[in-house]
Amino acid sequence: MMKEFLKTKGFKITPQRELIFRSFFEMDKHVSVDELYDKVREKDRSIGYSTVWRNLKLICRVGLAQKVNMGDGITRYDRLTKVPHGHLFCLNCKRVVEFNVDQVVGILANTAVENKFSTRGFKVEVQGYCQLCQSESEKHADDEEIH
Amino acid sequence: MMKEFLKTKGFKITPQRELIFRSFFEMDKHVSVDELYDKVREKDRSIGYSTVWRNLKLICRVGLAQKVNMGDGITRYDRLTKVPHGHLFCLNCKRVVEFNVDQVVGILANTAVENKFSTRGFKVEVQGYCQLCQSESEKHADDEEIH
DNA sequence: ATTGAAATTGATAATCGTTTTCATTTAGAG
DNA sequence: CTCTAAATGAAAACGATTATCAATTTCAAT
Ligand SMILES: [Mn+2]
Ligand SMILES: [Mn+2]
Ligand SMILES: [Zn+2]
Ligand SMILES: [Zn+2]
Repeated sequence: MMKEFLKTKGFKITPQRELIFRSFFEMDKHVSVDELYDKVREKDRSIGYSTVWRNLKLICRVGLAQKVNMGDGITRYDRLTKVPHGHLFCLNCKRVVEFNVDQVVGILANTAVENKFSTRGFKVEVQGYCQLCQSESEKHADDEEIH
Repeated sequence: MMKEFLKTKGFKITPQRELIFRSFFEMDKHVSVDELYDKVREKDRSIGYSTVWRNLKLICRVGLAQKVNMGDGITRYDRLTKVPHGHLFCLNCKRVVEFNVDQVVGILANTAVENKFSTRGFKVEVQGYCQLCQSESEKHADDEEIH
């Protein structure tokens, strides 16, 4: 499991690291450093922010998660899923719904090949307002990252 | 043209504003504040950074451009195109190739409807390495925002 | 043309998320 | 147990973005 996996990769096991890893995988997807930090601190008030940050980076480095950036200034970390997926991102409440992108990725892969691009990943996002936030949609006519 | 357009929207015309707007539309797509600032300063060394930044925001507010965020920490501004487009983003040289996303957007629009989402925009990106940078692709196995 | 309110500017400072630094502690191989 | 490299935590540095504010400028109304 986790410990062995890290050891084989040459990383040491520390109580902090264990707690951070465990907490990350217990949480919802799309976790920010701050969110994880808060969660971790519920269990151990002595863990530093840098340690959380560094271990989140490590989780990415060993291929268990990926950064995602929805366009609000906050970097979130998404557990790696076997099949790629897209995000419906609510511009108001920031909630995220994931959806299957098999068909879309097929098209994109072709496009990449046509452009002699060596593909490393896809980002497929729909930005808008979830059902609950629909009424608020007039605000923010501008400024959002819609593309 | 530009002046009339801004006036009807209730904004004032200033020499700085004119220069900034003009420069933006003369430049390549996907311009950062800094890049635009440099360009503007070639013509007028007295214009402040804040003015460039605010006017770039204004360009977005009046619907002539949109923020884009490729995953390196820099916000860029993309001229609004009549038809939406996707981006092939080279993780090495940061170059961007645009491509048509009609088909993809069709699919995504359906997905959004199925999820009762009120759509405001799409983001379709393929990250990888352009033909020129293909050899360097081993570096950066982690850390990038691939999703 | 003059006036005056409101918008704009430019310098600067504040903010915010991220990343680095560094002295100290700890893990784990030998 | 010992030693070295890795990891930690506090703090500072960093870089991009955004806010503040006094001075200037635009432009609609006289
Ligand atoms: Mn996700
Ligand atoms: Mn573009
Ligand atoms: Zn919502
Ligand atoms: Zn390239």
